[in-house]
Amino acid sequence: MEEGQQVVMRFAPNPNGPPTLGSTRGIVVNSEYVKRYGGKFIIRFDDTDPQTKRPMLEAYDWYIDDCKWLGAEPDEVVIASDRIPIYYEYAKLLIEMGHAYVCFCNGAEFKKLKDSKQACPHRNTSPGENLEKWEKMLSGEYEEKTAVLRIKTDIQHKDPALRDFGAFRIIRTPHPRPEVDDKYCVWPLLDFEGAIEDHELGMTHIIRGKDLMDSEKRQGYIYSYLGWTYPKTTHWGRVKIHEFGKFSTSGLRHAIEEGEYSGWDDPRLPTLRALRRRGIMPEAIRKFMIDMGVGETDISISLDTLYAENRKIIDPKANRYFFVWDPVHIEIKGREHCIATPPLHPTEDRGNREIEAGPQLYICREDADKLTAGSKIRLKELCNIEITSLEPLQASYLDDSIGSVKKEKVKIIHWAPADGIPVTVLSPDGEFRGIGEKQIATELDNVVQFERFGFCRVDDVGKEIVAYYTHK
RNA sequence: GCUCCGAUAGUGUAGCACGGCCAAUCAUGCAGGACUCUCACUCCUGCGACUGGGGUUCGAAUCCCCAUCGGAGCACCA
Repeated sequence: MEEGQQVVMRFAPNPNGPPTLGSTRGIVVNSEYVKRYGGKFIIRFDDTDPQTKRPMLEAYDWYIDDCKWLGAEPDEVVIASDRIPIYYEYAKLLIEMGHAYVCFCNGAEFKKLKDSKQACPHRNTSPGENLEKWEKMLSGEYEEKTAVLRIKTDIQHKDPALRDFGAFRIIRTPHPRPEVDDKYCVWPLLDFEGAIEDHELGMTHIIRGKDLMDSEKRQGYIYSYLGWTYPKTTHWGRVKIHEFGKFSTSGLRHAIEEGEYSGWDDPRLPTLRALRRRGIMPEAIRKFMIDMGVGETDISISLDTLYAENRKIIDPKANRYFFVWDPVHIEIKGREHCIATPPLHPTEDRGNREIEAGPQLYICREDADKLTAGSKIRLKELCNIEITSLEPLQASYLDDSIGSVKKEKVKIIHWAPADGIPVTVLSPDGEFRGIGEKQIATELDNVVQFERFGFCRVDDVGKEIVAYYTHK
């Protein structure tokens, strides 16, 4: 990238669902360049398809919200469906110049001709006549699918993808935005809308997916007809995330409607809202995306890298608590009531928590399963015990000293008091239910670490704790 | 079918536009160890790659060609 030049870049989603990890690359990478070089970051909603990829009203705010959360607050917000008249003007201009024509072929017919490098019968219509037909299109005289405005390129071009492409089509479905609704029945297609907007908004650079490489070549025709210079472009390859595989916004939407997921922030989903709810920090996501670079290679990446990034950020901040999943009751004979005071954090000096402990406790089943009568074990920050019975699980109190434990390398496990608070952890791999220490209730919205379990974000602290699993 | 793009360790990435400083960087992962009243954190050590074949050159990860593999476009989707 050049020195000392101000940059104008954009992120242009169709708000037909919330931002996902896929969209995030566009947000982070583009905004990062603007941060580094100075300039303007624009979010432009390419919401010009009221039908097939129908925008979702709530999603506009979701995008802006998630951009802010990611530290990529846009300097300007543009909504394409507000700017249809601009596109009409340029369409008219191009028709007058003889670079666009109204085509009445049906899709299959046109494709056949195009594939054999044949011009369709409408290609040679005079600008004047095209103008009339264009007006008719706009005034609603034609039915859906009967007419389309095409941009002339080179019908003989060796790359079929670049031969005369569609610029506007007729859609009678009203737009979901109430301010637009049924105002228009002629809608621009991406290559046209994007071409005009990128120029109108003064874009200097565009970084987007490789799938839009041909877009640049198609739009190049419009740019040269209008005497414009195309922004500098860079492309990135296809990204596949191991944990999520292939997904599409419409597919997710369907699954949510079917009740397969609890909503757009279901912890199993690759949406930003879900990751946020799980306690993934925006800085971690930014770093993850930036380290990925902008190579054209198709990549298949694991979330482990994101988790490692996130762990570095949250580990010093997350207070530690005991959460016993799949709990098993254990009785400690000879143990008085007392208050255990484990530190909130092992290395950061942040004080201690208090847990009232009596003879009745819970431990994890997976720990209990490893016990045999006579085994010695240390209850972390509490005391040492010796198992006396497995069914029911009982133990006798030995002592409190930690010294012997270290010397003898006795296994240390965590525990929860009998009167602890119920905890449910929602994770991508399912739910974990158990008992935790009551003080977890003071951590609403915070990411904590359940010792020997993993990091979680405390989502609700009513009668029971609901936490979303972050990662190990 | 036509067209376009890409290919460095398990994964991601640096290096490639201006060939030698690359027996190839960094991160993550994995293995071993230290530390630790967590299976977290931290620290140490180790593992591991230029897709293949030709060519150009004194010299190629870097340039050229072919092959293979991967991806994308050819929508009245974005």
